[in-house]
Amino acid sequence: MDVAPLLLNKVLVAGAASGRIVEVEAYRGADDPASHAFRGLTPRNAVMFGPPGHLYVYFTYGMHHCCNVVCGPPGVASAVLIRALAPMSGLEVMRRRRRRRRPAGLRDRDLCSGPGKLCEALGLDRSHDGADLLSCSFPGSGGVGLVDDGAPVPSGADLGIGHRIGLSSALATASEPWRFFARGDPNVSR
DNA sequence: GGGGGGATTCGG
DNA sequence: CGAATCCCCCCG
Repeated sequence: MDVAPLLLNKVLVAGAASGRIVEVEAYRGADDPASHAFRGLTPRNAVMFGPPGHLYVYFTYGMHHCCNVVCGPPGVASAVLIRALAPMSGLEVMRRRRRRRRPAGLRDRDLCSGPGKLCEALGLDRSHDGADLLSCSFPGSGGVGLVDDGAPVPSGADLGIGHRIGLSSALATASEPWRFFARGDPNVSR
């Protein structure tokens, strides 16, 4: 989707931890069979149908959380999955959280280089589903927010574009070029 | 009420 | 490459 790459280089903040967004994927609604919203509104995906600028967090594989930024107007499901961050602050708390599941050999690039990893590093779970990312009460007490610190959106050779990861290839939209990343950043997944 | 599958991760 | 591990949702 058009706004998805605009999230690149914005800063996602959760309490003392923050990171620069270096990889995203766009998901749509009724026209995207890979989207959780494809079959309409359910209790789980309700936030996707709400106003933009809110966080949609889901639980998957019995153990991982993934987070999205809702990007469509109310009533139109649209979300951008945050797939990777370049850690900026709170590295110690990130390491502490990530070591619970990955006790040994944890490098900085292992903290936030995947959608499940970054939620674990930031401490995000279903309790953050629906959080308003743009309410300017700047996080100091466990709040979550999205910040534009002026870093330019990657363009030209710095903007990577590809198909979305982890989808069944049978899905009609699986090969759409809806994954965007900061080319060359070591935190980009896979 | 049952069952299949999942926007993942890690270790072997 | 397979297990872990549980929630969600469609279908009967």
